[in-house]
Amino acid sequence: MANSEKSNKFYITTAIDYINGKPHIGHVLEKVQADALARYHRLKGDEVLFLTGTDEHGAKNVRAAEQAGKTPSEFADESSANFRNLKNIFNLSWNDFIRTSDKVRHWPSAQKLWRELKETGDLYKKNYRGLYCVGHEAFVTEKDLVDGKCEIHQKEPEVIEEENWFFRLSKYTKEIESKIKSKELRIIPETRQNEILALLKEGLEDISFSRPAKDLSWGVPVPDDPEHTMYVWCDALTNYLSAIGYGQDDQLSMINYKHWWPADLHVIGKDILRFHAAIWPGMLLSAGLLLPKSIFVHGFITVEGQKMSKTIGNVIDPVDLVNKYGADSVRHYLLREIPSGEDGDFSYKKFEERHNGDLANGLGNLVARITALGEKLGPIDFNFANDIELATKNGIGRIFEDYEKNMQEIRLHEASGKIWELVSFADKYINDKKPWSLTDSIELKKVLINASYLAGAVANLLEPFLPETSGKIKRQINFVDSKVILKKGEHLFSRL
RNA sequence: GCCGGUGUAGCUUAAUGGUAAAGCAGAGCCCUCAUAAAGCUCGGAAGGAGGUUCAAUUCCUCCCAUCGGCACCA
Repeated sequence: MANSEKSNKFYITTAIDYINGKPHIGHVLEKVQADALARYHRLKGDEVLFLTGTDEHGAKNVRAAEQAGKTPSEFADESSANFRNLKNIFNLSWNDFIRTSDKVRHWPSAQKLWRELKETGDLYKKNYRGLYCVGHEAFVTEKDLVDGKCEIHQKEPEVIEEENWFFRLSKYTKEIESKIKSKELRIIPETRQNEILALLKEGLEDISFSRPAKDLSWGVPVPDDPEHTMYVWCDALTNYLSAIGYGQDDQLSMINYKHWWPADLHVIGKDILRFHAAIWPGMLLSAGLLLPKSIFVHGFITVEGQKMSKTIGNVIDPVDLVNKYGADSVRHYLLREIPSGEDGDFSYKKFEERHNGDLANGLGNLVARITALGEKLGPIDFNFANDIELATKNGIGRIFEDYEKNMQEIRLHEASGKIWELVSFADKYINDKKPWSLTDSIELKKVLINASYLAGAVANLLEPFLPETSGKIKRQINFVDSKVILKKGEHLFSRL
Protein backbone atom coordinates (compact mmCIF):
# COMPACT_ATOMS: atom_id res chain seq x y z
CA MET A 1 0.00 0.00 0.00
CA ALA A 2 2.57 2.51 1.09
CA ASN A 3 4.77 2.51 -1.96
CA SER A 4 5.19 5.38 -4.39
CA GLU A 5 2.15 7.57 -3.83
CA LYS A 6 3.00 10.13 -6.51
CA SER A 7 0.55 9.86 -9.39
CA ASN A 8 -2.22 7.31 -9.53
CA LYS A 9 -3.96 6.64 -12.75
CA PHE A 10 -7.72 7.05 -12.69
CA TYR A 11 -9.75 5.65 -15.55
CA ILE A 12 -13.35 6.79 -15.35
CA THR A 13 -16.11 6.03 -17.83
CA THR A 14 -19.74 6.90 -18.32
CA ALA A 15 -22.23 4.65 -20.00
CA ILE A 16 -22.19 5.11 -23.74
CA ASP A 17 -25.49 6.62 -24.77
CA TYR A 18 -27.95 4.98 -27.06
CA ILE A 19 -28.53 7.39 -29.90
CA ASN A 20 -32.09 6.73 -30.98
CA GLY A 21 -33.14 9.97 -29.33
CA LYS A 22 -31.76 13.33 -28.31
CA PRO A 23 -29.83 13.81 -25.08
CA HIS A 24 -32.06 14.73 -22.17
CA ILE A 25 -31.38 15.91 -18.68
CA GLY A 26 -30.80 12.36 -17.44
CA HIS A 27 -27.96 11.81 -19.87
CA VAL A 28 -26.45 15.07 -18.78
CA LEU A 29 -26.72 14.20 -15.10
CA GLU A 30 -24.44 11.24 -15.64
CA LYS A 31 -21.90 13.17 -17.69
CA VAL A 32 -21.80 16.02 -15.22
CA GLN A 33 -21.37 13.69 -12.26
CA ALA A 34 -18.56 11.88 -14.00
CA ASP A 35 -17.03 15.19 -15.00
CA ALA A 36 -17.00 16.43 -11.41
CA LEU A 37 -15.29 13.22 -10.33
CA ALA A 38 -12.77 13.37 -13.17
CA ARG A 39 -11.90 16.97 -12.37
CA TYR A 40 -11.63 16.16 -8.69
CA HIS A 41 -9.11 13.43 -9.38
CA ARG A 42 -7.11 15.63 -11.73
CA LEU A 43 -6.88 18.26 -9.02
CA LYS A 44 -5.59 15.63 -6.64
CA GLY A 45 -2.82 14.97 -9.10
CA ASP A 46 -4.13 11.73 -10.51
CA GLU A 47 -3.53 10.96 -14.14
CA VAL A 48 -7.10 10.83 -15.39
CA LEU A 49 -8.63 9.23 -18.44
CA PHE A 50 -12.28 10.17 -18.76
CA LEU A 51 -14.15 8.27 -21.45
CA THR A 52 -17.63 8.57 -22.87
CA GLY A 53 -19.22 7.73 -26.21
CA THR A 54 -22.22 6.40 -28.06
CA ASP A 55 -23.82 3.00 -28.54
CA GLU A 56 -24.94 3.04 -32.14
CA HIS A 57 -25.96 -0.43 -33.23
CA GLY A 58 -29.17 -2.36 -32.88
CA ALA A 59 -32.58 -2.60 -34.46
CA LYS A 60 -33.94 0.47 -32.73
CA ASN A 61 -31.38 2.69 -34.35
CA VAL A 62 -32.03 1.13 -37.74
CA ARG A 63 -35.70 1.97 -37.32
CA ALA A 64 -34.97 5.47 -36.09
CA ALA A 65 -32.76 5.99 -39.14
CA GLU A 66 -35.48 4.76 -41.48
CA GLN A 67 -37.97 7.13 -39.92
CA ALA A 68 -35.56 9.96 -40.46
CA GLY A 69 -35.05 8.87 -44.05
CA LYS A 70 -31.39 8.20 -43.55
CA THR A 71 -28.98 5.30 -43.67
CA PRO A 72 -28.07 3.93 -40.26
CA SER A 73 -24.60 5.28 -40.72
CA GLU A 74 -25.74 8.82 -41.58
CA PHE A 75 -28.20 8.77 -38.73
CA ALA A 76 -25.54 7.58 -36.32
CA ASP A 77 -23.13 10.32 -37.35
CA GLU A 78 -25.70 13.02 -36.77
CA SER A 79 -27.19 11.62 -33.62
CA SER A 80 -23.84 10.83 -32.07
CA ALA A 81 -22.81 14.42 -32.66
CA ASN A 82 -25.67 15.57 -30.42
CA PHE A 83 -24.03 13.71 -27.58
CA ARG A 84 -20.52 14.71 -28.48
CA ASN A 85 -21.61 18.36 -28.47
CA LEU A 86 -22.52 18.11 -24.80
CA LYS A 87 -18.85 18.51 -24.11
CA ASN A 88 -18.75 22.16 -25.09
CA ILE A 89 -22.23 22.96 -23.90
CA PHE A 90 -21.66 21.65 -20.40
CA ASN A 91 -17.96 22.25 -20.15
CA LEU A 92 -17.22 18.55 -19.78
CA SER A 93 -13.64 17.41 -19.58
CA TRP A 94 -13.67 13.99 -21.14
CA ASN A 95 -10.51 12.93 -22.94
CA ASP A 96 -12.01 10.54 -25.41
CA PHE A 97 -15.25 9.69 -27.15
CA ILE A 98 -15.73 6.18 -28.48
CA ARG A 99 -18.35 5.11 -31.00
CA THR A 100 -19.38 1.49 -31.34
CA SER A 101 -19.76 2.00 -35.09
CA ASP A 102 -16.06 2.80 -35.32
CA LYS A 103 -14.69 -0.08 -37.36
CA VAL A 104 -11.10 0.88 -36.76
CA ARG A 105 -11.08 1.57 -33.04
CA HIS A 106 -13.98 -0.44 -31.71
CA TRP A 107 -14.68 -3.49 -33.83
CA PRO A 108 -11.35 -5.25 -33.45
CA SER A 109 -11.72 -5.01 -29.72
CA ALA A 110 -15.22 -6.43 -29.61
CA GLN A 111 -14.16 -9.23 -31.91
CA LYS A 112 -11.08 -10.00 -29.91
CA LEU A 113 -13.09 -10.26 -26.73
CA TRP A 114 -15.55 -12.54 -28.52
CA ARG A 115 -12.72 -14.81 -29.55
CA GLU A 116 -11.43 -14.93 -25.98
CA LEU A 117 -14.82 -15.99 -24.68
CA LYS A 118 -15.08 -18.60 -27.37
CA GLU A 119 -11.60 -19.82 -26.62
CA THR A 120 -12.63 -20.37 -23.01
CA GLY A 121 -15.57 -22.38 -24.26
CA ASP A 122 -18.17 -20.02 -22.90
CA LEU A 123 -19.92 -19.31 -26.18
CA TYR A 124 -22.26 -21.90 -27.62
CA LYS A 125 -25.09 -22.03 -30.12
CA LYS A 126 -28.61 -22.65 -29.01
CA ASN A 127 -32.08 -22.27 -30.40
CA TYR A 128 -33.81 -19.22 -29.12
CA ARG A 129 -37.55 -19.38 -29.08
CA GLY A 130 -39.50 -16.19 -28.70
CA LEU A 131 -42.50 -14.15 -29.62
CA TYR A 132 -41.77 -12.12 -32.70
CA CYS A 133 -43.87 -9.06 -33.50
CA VAL A 134 -43.85 -8.14 -37.17
CA GLY A 135 -44.69 -4.54 -36.32
CA HIS A 136 -41.74 -4.28 -33.97
CA GLU A 137 -39.55 -6.35 -36.25
CA ALA A 138 -38.26 -7.69 -33.00
CA PHE A 139 -38.97 -10.12 -30.22
CA VAL A 140 -41.44 -9.01 -27.61
CA THR A 141 -42.13 -10.40 -24.17
CA GLU A 142 -45.35 -11.65 -22.65
CA LYS A 143 -45.50 -8.40 -20.78
CA ASP A 144 -45.81 -6.41 -23.99
CA LEU A 145 -48.96 -8.30 -24.89
CA VAL A 146 -52.54 -7.40 -24.13
CA ASP A 147 -55.04 -10.20 -24.83
CA GLY A 148 -52.29 -12.05 -26.64
CA LYS A 149 -51.66 -9.16 -29.01
CA CYS A 150 -48.87 -6.66 -29.21
CA GLU A 151 -50.23 -3.56 -27.54
CA ILE A 152 -48.67 -1.19 -30.02
CA HIS A 153 -49.31 -3.02 -33.26
CA GLN A 154 -52.48 -4.90 -32.34
CA LYS A 155 -51.14 -8.08 -33.85
CA GLU A 156 -50.57 -11.52 -32.46
CA PRO A 157 -46.86 -12.19 -32.39
CA GLU A 158 -45.47 -15.25 -34.15
CA VAL A 159 -43.52 -17.87 -32.30
CA ILE A 160 -40.16 -17.97 -33.99
CA GLU A 161 -37.18 -20.11 -33.35
CA GLU A 162 -33.75 -18.99 -34.35
CA GLU A 163 -30.26 -20.10 -33.62
CA ASN A 164 -28.22 -17.69 -31.54
CA TRP A 165 -24.93 -17.66 -29.79
CA PHE A 166 -25.20 -17.81 -26.03
CA PHE A 167 -22.75 -16.83 -23.33
CA ARG A 168 -22.30 -19.09 -20.33
CA LEU A 169 -22.92 -16.38 -17.78
CA SER A 170 -24.39 -18.82 -15.26
CA LYS A 171 -20.93 -20.31 -14.77
CA TYR A 172 -19.66 -17.08 -13.21
CA THR A 173 -22.40 -16.36 -10.70
CA LYS A 174 -20.41 -17.44 -7.67
CA GLU A 175 -17.23 -15.75 -8.68
CA ILE A 176 -18.94 -12.45 -9.40
CA GLU A 177 -20.78 -12.68 -6.12
CA SER A 178 -17.59 -13.17 -4.18
CA LYS A 179 -15.78 -10.31 -5.95
CA ILE A 180 -18.62 -7.98 -5.07
CA LYS A 181 -18.86 -9.20 -1.50
CA SER A 182 -15.15 -8.75 -0.99
CA LYS A 183 -15.38 -5.24 -2.51
CA GLU A 184 -12.88 -6.18 -5.13
CA LEU A 185 -15.65 -4.91 -7.33
CA ARG A 186 -17.15 -2.12 -5.31
CA ILE A 187 -20.69 -0.99 -6.06
CA ILE A 188 -21.77 2.40 -4.83
CA PRO A 189 -24.18 3.16 -3.24
CA GLU A 190 -24.64 0.17 -1.00
CA THR A 191 -28.33 -0.24 -1.75
CA ARG A 192 -27.38 -1.02 -5.34
CA GLN A 193 -24.80 -3.51 -4.17
CA ASN A 194 -27.43 -5.29 -2.10
CA GLU A 195 -29.75 -5.31 -5.05
CA ILE A 196 -27.24 -7.01 -7.29
CA LEU A 197 -26.22 -9.45 -4.57
CA ALA A 198 -29.85 -10.46 -4.22
CA LEU A 199 -29.97 -11.07 -7.94
CA LEU A 200 -26.79 -13.12 -7.86
CA LYS A 201 -28.14 -15.18 -5.03
CA GLU A 202 -30.86 -16.40 -7.36
CA GLY A 203 -28.25 -17.31 -9.94
CA LEU A 204 -27.58 -15.89 -13.38
CA GLU A 205 -28.85 -17.40 -16.58
CA ASP A 206 -26.93 -17.74 -19.79
CA ILE A 207 -27.66 -14.88 -22.12
CA SER A 208 -28.25 -14.48 -25.80
CA PHE A 209 -25.16 -13.03 -27.38
CA SER A 210 -25.97 -12.70 -31.08
CA ARG A 211 -28.68 -12.05 -33.64
CA PRO A 212 -28.98 -13.54 -37.13
CA ALA A 213 -27.31 -11.18 -39.57
CA LYS A 214 -30.31 -11.35 -41.87
CA ASP A 215 -32.36 -9.62 -39.18
CA LEU A 216 -29.68 -7.34 -37.91
CA SER A 217 -26.83 -6.33 -40.13
CA TRP A 218 -26.16 -3.00 -38.40
CA GLY A 219 -23.70 -4.26 -35.83
CA VAL A 220 -20.39 -5.97 -35.29
CA PRO A 221 -20.09 -9.24 -37.24
CA VAL A 222 -19.46 -12.33 -35.15
CA PRO A 223 -15.92 -13.55 -35.89
CA ASP A 224 -15.82 -16.57 -38.18
CA ASP A 225 -19.59 -16.68 -38.38
CA PRO A 226 -20.92 -14.17 -40.91
CA GLU A 227 -24.45 -15.43 -40.36
CA HIS A 228 -24.52 -13.66 -37.01
CA THR A 229 -24.20 -10.17 -35.65
CA MET A 230 -23.15 -9.47 -32.10
CA TYR A 231 -25.89 -8.57 -29.71
CA VAL A 232 -25.45 -5.54 -27.48
CA TRP A 233 -23.39 -7.12 -24.68
CA CYS A 234 -20.21 -7.95 -26.46
CA ASP A 235 -20.61 -4.90 -28.65
CA ALA A 236 -21.45 -2.07 -26.28
CA LEU A 237 -19.79 -3.06 -23.02
CA THR A 238 -16.53 -3.61 -24.81
CA ASN A 239 -16.24 0.13 -25.43
CA TYR A 240 -14.43 0.42 -22.12
CA LEU A 241 -11.70 -1.77 -23.54
CA SER A 242 -11.65 -0.65 -27.14
CA ALA A 243 -11.08 2.98 -26.25
CA ILE A 244 -7.81 2.14 -24.55
CA GLY A 245 -6.46 -0.06 -27.28
CA TYR A 246 -7.55 -3.59 -26.38
CA GLY A 247 -7.54 -5.77 -29.47
CA GLN A 248 -5.14 -3.61 -31.47
CA ASP A 249 -1.79 -5.13 -32.22
CA ASP A 250 0.43 -2.08 -32.45
CA GLN A 251 2.88 -1.42 -29.68
CA LEU A 252 1.37 1.83 -28.51
CA SER A 253 -2.11 0.40 -28.08
CA MET A 254 -0.76 -2.49 -26.08
CA ILE A 255 1.08 -0.18 -23.73
CA ASN A 256 -1.94 2.03 -23.46
CA TYR A 257 -4.22 -0.85 -22.58
CA LYS A 258 -1.83 -2.18 -19.97
CA HIS A 259 -1.56 1.22 -18.42
CA TRP A 260 -5.25 2.00 -18.07
CA TRP A 261 -7.03 -1.30 -17.48
CA PRO A 262 -8.80 -2.07 -15.20
CA ALA A 263 -11.16 0.89 -15.12
CA ASP A 264 -11.27 2.60 -11.76
CA LEU A 265 -14.86 3.71 -12.00
CA HIS A 266 -17.80 3.07 -14.28
CA VAL A 267 -20.48 5.71 -13.82
CA ILE A 268 -23.84 4.29 -14.88
CA GLY A 269 -27.59 4.64 -14.41
CA LYS A 270 -29.60 2.29 -12.25
CA ASP A 271 -31.25 0.75 -15.29
CA ILE A 272 -28.04 -0.83 -16.49
CA LEU A 273 -26.70 -1.99 -13.15
CA ARG A 274 -27.27 -5.61 -13.98
CA PHE A 275 -25.31 -5.38 -17.20
CA HIS A 276 -22.36 -3.78 -15.53
CA ALA A 277 -22.35 -5.68 -12.28
CA ALA A 278 -23.21 -9.12 -13.62
CA ILE A 279 -22.85 -9.56 -17.39
CA TRP A 280 -19.76 -7.40 -17.81
CA PRO A 281 -17.82 -9.01 -14.96
CA GLY A 282 -18.84 -12.39 -16.31
CA MET A 283 -17.39 -11.56 -19.70
CA LEU A 284 -14.19 -10.22 -18.22
CA LEU A 285 -13.72 -13.26 -16.02
CA SER A 286 -14.26 -15.54 -18.98
CA ALA A 287 -11.66 -13.63 -20.98
CA GLY A 288 -9.25 -13.68 -18.06
CA LEU A 289 -9.26 -9.90 -17.71
CA LEU A 290 -9.34 -7.85 -14.54
CA LEU A 291 -12.63 -6.46 -13.31
CA PRO A 292 -13.30 -2.74 -12.94
CA LYS A 293 -12.59 -1.54 -9.43
CA SER A 294 -15.88 0.20 -8.83
CA ILE A 295 -19.22 1.07 -10.27
CA PHE A 296 -21.13 4.13 -9.27
CA VAL A 297 -24.86 4.01 -9.90
CA HIS A 298 -26.93 7.16 -10.21
CA GLY A 299 -30.71 7.44 -10.25
CA PHE A 300 -33.27 8.97 -12.54
CA ILE A 301 -34.64 12.46 -12.71
CA THR A 302 -38.33 13.13 -12.46
CA VAL A 303 -39.82 16.41 -13.63
CA GLU A 304 -42.11 18.15 -11.20
CA GLY A 305 -42.48 14.80 -9.48
CA GLN A 306 -43.49 12.98 -12.65
CA LYS A 307 -41.62 10.46 -14.68
CA MET A 308 -40.01 12.08 -17.69
CA SER A 309 -41.64 10.89 -20.88
CA LYS A 310 -42.21 11.96 -24.42
CA THR A 311 -45.88 11.08 -24.10
CA ILE A 312 -46.42 13.41 -21.17
CA GLY A 313 -44.30 15.94 -23.01
CA ASN A 314 -42.29 16.94 -19.97
CA VAL A 315 -38.86 16.02 -21.28
CA ILE A 316 -36.33 18.64 -20.27
CA ASP A 317 -33.92 19.61 -23.02
CA PRO A 318 -30.66 20.35 -21.28
CA VAL A 319 -29.41 22.47 -24.14
CA ASP A 320 -32.35 24.86 -23.74
CA LEU A 321 -31.55 25.13 -20.06
CA VAL A 322 -27.97 26.06 -20.73
CA ASN A 323 -28.97 28.63 -23.32
CA LYS A 324 -31.24 30.27 -20.79
CA TYR A 325 -29.30 29.94 -17.57
CA GLY A 326 -25.72 29.00 -18.36
CA ALA A 327 -23.81 25.76 -17.98
CA ASP A 328 -22.70 26.27 -14.39
CA SER A 329 -26.19 27.01 -13.18
CA VAL A 330 -27.43 23.73 -14.65
CA ARG A 331 -24.38 21.85 -13.40
CA HIS A 332 -25.01 23.23 -9.95
CA TYR A 333 -28.61 22.12 -9.94
CA LEU A 334 -27.70 18.61 -11.04
CA LEU A 335 -24.85 18.22 -8.59
CA ARG A 336 -26.34 19.98 -5.58
CA GLU A 337 -30.07 19.29 -5.79
CA ILE A 338 -30.08 15.75 -7.16
CA PRO A 339 -28.75 13.32 -4.54
CA SER A 340 -26.05 11.43 -6.39
CA GLY A 341 -26.85 7.77 -6.22
CA GLU A 342 -30.56 8.35 -5.82
CA ASP A 343 -33.46 9.60 -7.86
CA GLY A 344 -34.04 13.31 -7.89
CA ASP A 345 -36.52 15.81 -9.16
CA PHE A 346 -36.25 18.72 -11.52
CA SER A 347 -38.57 21.68 -11.22
CA TYR A 348 -38.22 25.22 -12.44
CA LYS A 349 -39.17 26.50 -9.02
CA LYS A 350 -36.36 24.60 -7.35
CA PHE A 351 -34.05 25.52 -10.16
CA GLU A 352 -34.70 29.18 -9.55
CA GLU A 353 -34.29 28.77 -5.83
CA ARG A 354 -30.90 27.16 -6.32
CA HIS A 355 -29.83 29.72 -8.84
CA ASN A 356 -30.92 32.77 -6.88
CA GLY A 357 -30.19 31.47 -3.42
CA ASP A 358 -26.94 29.58 -3.83
CA LEU A 359 -25.39 31.17 -6.88
CA ALA A 360 -26.47 34.81 -7.02
CA ASN A 361 -27.20 35.71 -3.39
CA GLY A 362 -24.70 33.31 -1.92
CA LEU A 363 -21.61 32.85 -4.02
CA GLY A 364 -21.89 35.79 -6.41
CA ASN A 365 -22.70 38.27 -3.71
CA LEU A 366 -19.87 37.07 -1.50
CA VAL A 367 -17.33 37.64 -4.25
CA ALA A 368 -18.87 41.00 -5.10
CA ARG A 369 -18.69 42.33 -1.55
CA ILE A 370 -15.09 41.20 -1.07
CA THR A 371 -13.89 42.70 -4.32
CA ALA A 372 -15.87 45.92 -3.80
CA LEU A 373 -14.30 46.35 -0.38
CA GLY A 374 -10.79 45.64 -1.54
CA GLU A 375 -10.48 46.87 -5.08
CA LYS A 376 -9.25 50.34 -4.24
CA LEU A 377 -6.54 49.06 -1.94
CA GLY A 378 -4.44 47.67 -4.78
CA PRO A 379 -2.34 44.53 -4.28
CA ILE A 380 -2.33 43.47 -0.64
CA ASP A 381 0.74 41.76 0.78
CA PHE A 382 -0.14 38.43 2.19
CA ASN A 383 1.66 36.05 4.49
CA PHE A 384 -0.13 32.86 5.38
CA ALA A 385 1.51 32.32 8.76
CA ASN A 386 0.90 35.84 10.03
CA ASP A 387 -2.30 36.89 8.35
CA ILE A 388 -4.63 33.94 8.36
CA GLU A 389 -6.57 33.72 11.59
CA LEU A 390 -6.96 30.47 13.43
CA ALA A 391 -10.74 30.63 13.08
CA THR A 392 -10.35 30.90 9.31
CA LYS A 393 -8.02 27.92 9.18
CA ASN A 394 -10.27 25.87 11.38
CA GLY A 395 -13.35 26.79 9.44
CA ILE A 396 -11.78 25.71 6.19
CA GLY A 397 -10.19 22.62 7.73
CA ARG A 398 -13.41 21.31 9.13
CA ILE A 399 -15.30 21.80 5.89
CA PHE A 400 -12.48 20.45 3.79
CA GLU A 401 -12.50 17.22 5.78
CA ASP A 402 -16.23 16.67 5.27
CA TYR A 403 -15.91 17.58 1.62
CA GLU A 404 -13.17 15.02 1.08
CA LYS A 405 -15.14 12.32 2.80
CA ASN A 406 -18.19 12.99 0.69
CA MET A 407 -16.19 13.07 -2.53
CA GLN A 408 -14.56 9.76 -1.68
CA GLU A 409 -17.97 8.22 -1.07
CA ILE A 410 -19.37 9.88 -4.19
CA ARG A 411 -21.97 11.88 -2.35
CA LEU A 412 -21.58 14.85 -4.61
CA HIS A 413 -24.65 16.72 -3.37
CA GLU A 414 -23.28 16.60 0.16
CA ALA A 415 -19.82 17.65 -0.94
CA SER A 416 -21.34 20.55 -2.84
CA GLY A 417 -23.38 21.46 0.22
CA LYS A 418 -20.16 21.78 2.20
CA ILE A 419 -18.93 24.44 -0.20
CA TRP A 420 -21.96 26.54 0.59
CA GLU A 421 -21.35 26.10 4.28
CA LEU A 422 -18.05 27.76 3.61
CA VAL A 423 -19.74 30.55 1.67
CA SER A 424 -21.97 31.15 4.64
CA PHE A 425 -18.98 31.02 6.98
CA ALA A 426 -17.25 33.71 4.92
CA ASP A 427 -20.34 35.92 4.85
CA LYS A 428 -20.60 35.66 8.58
CA TYR A 429 -16.93 36.47 9.01
CA ILE A 430 -17.35 39.65 7.00
CA ASN A 431 -20.44 40.67 8.96
CA ASP A 432 -18.61 40.09 12.22
CA LYS A 433 -15.50 42.05 11.23
CA LYS A 434 -17.36 44.93 9.58
CA PRO A 435 -14.51 45.81 7.23
CA TRP A 436 -16.51 48.73 5.75
CA SER A 437 -16.29 50.55 9.07
CA LEU A 438 -12.58 49.95 9.66
CA THR A 439 -10.40 53.04 9.54
CA ASP A 440 -7.14 51.29 10.30
CA SER A 441 -5.89 50.13 6.92
CA ILE A 442 -3.72 47.38 8.41
CA GLU A 443 -6.68 45.84 10.16
CA LEU A 444 -8.82 46.28 7.04
CA LYS A 445 -6.27 44.50 4.93
CA LYS A 446 -6.08 41.63 7.35
CA VAL A 447 -9.82 41.14 7.28
CA LEU A 448 -9.85 41.23 3.51
CA ILE A 449 -7.01 38.75 3.33
CA ASN A 450 -8.97 36.32 5.49
CA ALA A 451 -12.16 36.88 3.54
CA SER A 452 -10.27 36.43 0.29
CA TYR A 453 -8.61 33.32 1.58
CA LEU A 454 -12.01 31.86 2.41
CA ALA A 455 -13.31 32.76 -1.03
CA GLY A 456 -10.19 31.23 -2.54
CA ALA A 457 -10.88 28.01 -0.67
CA VAL A 458 -14.43 28.11 -2.01
CA ALA A 459 -13.09 28.52 -5.53
CA ASN A 460 -10.79 25.54 -5.10
CA LEU A 461 -13.46 23.24 -3.74
CA LEU A 462 -15.80 24.45 -6.43
CA GLU A 463 -13.53 23.68 -9.33
CA PRO A 464 -14.75 20.13 -10.01
CA PHE A 465 -18.35 21.27 -9.81
CA LEU A 466 -18.45 24.68 -11.49
CA PRO A 467 -15.13 25.03 -13.29
CA GLU A 468 -15.99 28.21 -15.14
CA THR A 469 -17.23 30.00 -12.04
CA SER A 470 -14.23 28.83 -10.09
CA GLY A 471 -12.00 30.43 -12.68
CA LYS A 472 -13.95 33.68 -12.58
CA ILE A 473 -13.57 33.87 -8.82
CA LYS A 474 -9.85 33.31 -9.08
CA ARG A 475 -9.53 36.16 -11.54
CA GLN A 476 -11.41 38.55 -9.26
CA ILE A 477 -9.71 37.35 -6.10
CA ASN A 478 -6.26 36.70 -7.37
CA PHE A 479 -3.53 35.26 -5.15
CA VAL A 480 -0.22 35.80 -6.84
CA ASP A 481 3.33 36.10 -5.50
CA SER A 482 2.29 36.44 -1.86
CA LYS A 483 -0.11 39.21 -2.74
CA VAL A 484 -3.83 39.21 -3.24
CA ILE A 485 -5.31 41.46 -5.90
CA LEU A 486 -9.01 42.18 -5.67
CA LYS A 487 -10.75 43.30 -8.79
CA LYS A 488 -14.48 43.74 -9.09
CA GLY A 489 -15.82 42.13 -12.25
CA GLU A 490 -19.08 41.10 -13.76
CA HIS A 491 -21.60 39.50 -11.45
CA LEU A 492 -20.94 35.77 -11.30
CA PHE A 493 -24.67 35.10 -11.58
CA SER A 494 -27.62 37.42 -12.05
CA ARG A 495 -30.80 36.80 -10.17
CA LEU A 496 -33.58 35.25 -12.21
C1' G B 1 -46.11 -12.88 -7.17
C1' C B 2 -40.89 -13.06 -5.32
C1' C B 3 -36.76 -9.96 -3.37
C1' G B 4 -35.01 -5.38 -1.53
C1' G B 5 -35.02 -0.22 -0.10
C1' U B 6 -37.39 3.88 2.12
C1' G B 7 -40.90 6.41 5.69
C1' U B 8 -37.34 12.41 10.34
C1' A B 9 -40.11 19.99 10.41
C1' G B 10 -44.47 22.72 4.83
C1' C B 11 -40.30 20.94 1.18
C1' U B 12 -35.25 18.67 0.46
C1' U B 13 -31.82 16.25 3.22
C1' A B 14 -28.31 14.84 8.00
C1' A B 15 -26.49 12.46 12.32
C1' U B 16 -27.33 9.19 16.36
C1' G B 17 -28.77 3.04 21.50
C1' G B 18 -28.80 8.51 25.84
C1' U B 19 -30.98 16.79 24.64
C1' A B 20 -32.90 15.01 16.79
C1' A B 21 -28.96 18.78 12.80
C1' A B 22 -29.07 21.86 8.48
C1' G B 23 -30.76 24.34 3.84
C1' C B 24 -35.11 26.30 1.46
C1' A B 25 -40.04 28.18 2.65
C1' G B 26 -42.69 31.17 7.03
C1' A B 27 -42.45 35.02 11.22
C1' G B 28 -39.47 38.71 13.58
C1' C B 29 -34.82 41.51 14.41
C1' C B 30 -30.44 43.80 12.59
C1' C B 31 -26.61 45.63 9.36
C1' U B 32 -25.51 48.53 5.08
C1' C B 33 -19.32 46.63 2.11
C1' A B 34 -22.32 43.73 -1.54
C1' U B 35 -26.44 41.38 -6.75
C1' A B 36 -32.96 45.19 -1.93
C1' A B 37 -27.70 40.59 -0.95
C1' A B 38 -25.66 38.95 4.08
C1' G B 39 -26.09 38.04 9.52
C1' C B 40 -29.10 36.89 13.96
C1' U B 41 -33.55 34.98 16.54
C1' C B 42 -38.05 32.09 16.51
C1' G B 43 -41.83 28.46 15.53
C1' G B 44 -42.19 23.60 13.60
C1' A B 45 -40.59 16.61 12.89
C1' A B 46 -39.36 10.48 13.82
C1' G B 47 -46.18 6.44 9.49
C1' G B 48 -48.88 2.93 13.08
C1' A B 49 -48.86 -1.20 16.78
C1' G B 50 -45.96 -4.30 19.63
C1' G B 51 -41.13 -6.20 21.45
C1' U B 52 -35.69 -6.11 23.29
C1' U B 53 -33.25 -2.37 26.66
C1' C B 54 -32.10 1.42 32.48
C1' A B 55 -32.84 4.08 27.80
C1' A B 56 -35.24 3.16 20.83
C1' U B 57 -35.75 7.92 15.77
C1' U B 58 -31.73 4.24 15.86
C1' C B 59 -32.13 -2.92 16.98
C1' C B 60 -36.29 -6.88 16.18
C1' U B 61 -41.53 -8.38 14.61
C1' C B 62 -46.08 -7.19 12.33
C1' C B 63 -49.19 -3.65 9.75
C1' C B 64 -49.76 0.59 6.56
C1' A B 65 -47.69 3.72 2.80
C1' U B 66 -44.21 4.40 -0.90
C1' C B 67 -40.21 3.46 -4.33
C1' G B 68 -37.25 0.12 -6.78
C1' G B 69 -35.22 -4.74 -8.67
C1' C B 70 -36.65 -9.60 -10.82
C1' A B 71 -38.77 -8.79 -17.14
C1' C B 72 -32.20 -6.78 -22.36
C1' C B 73 -35.26 2.28 -22.09
C1' A B 74 -29.90 7.68 -19.50
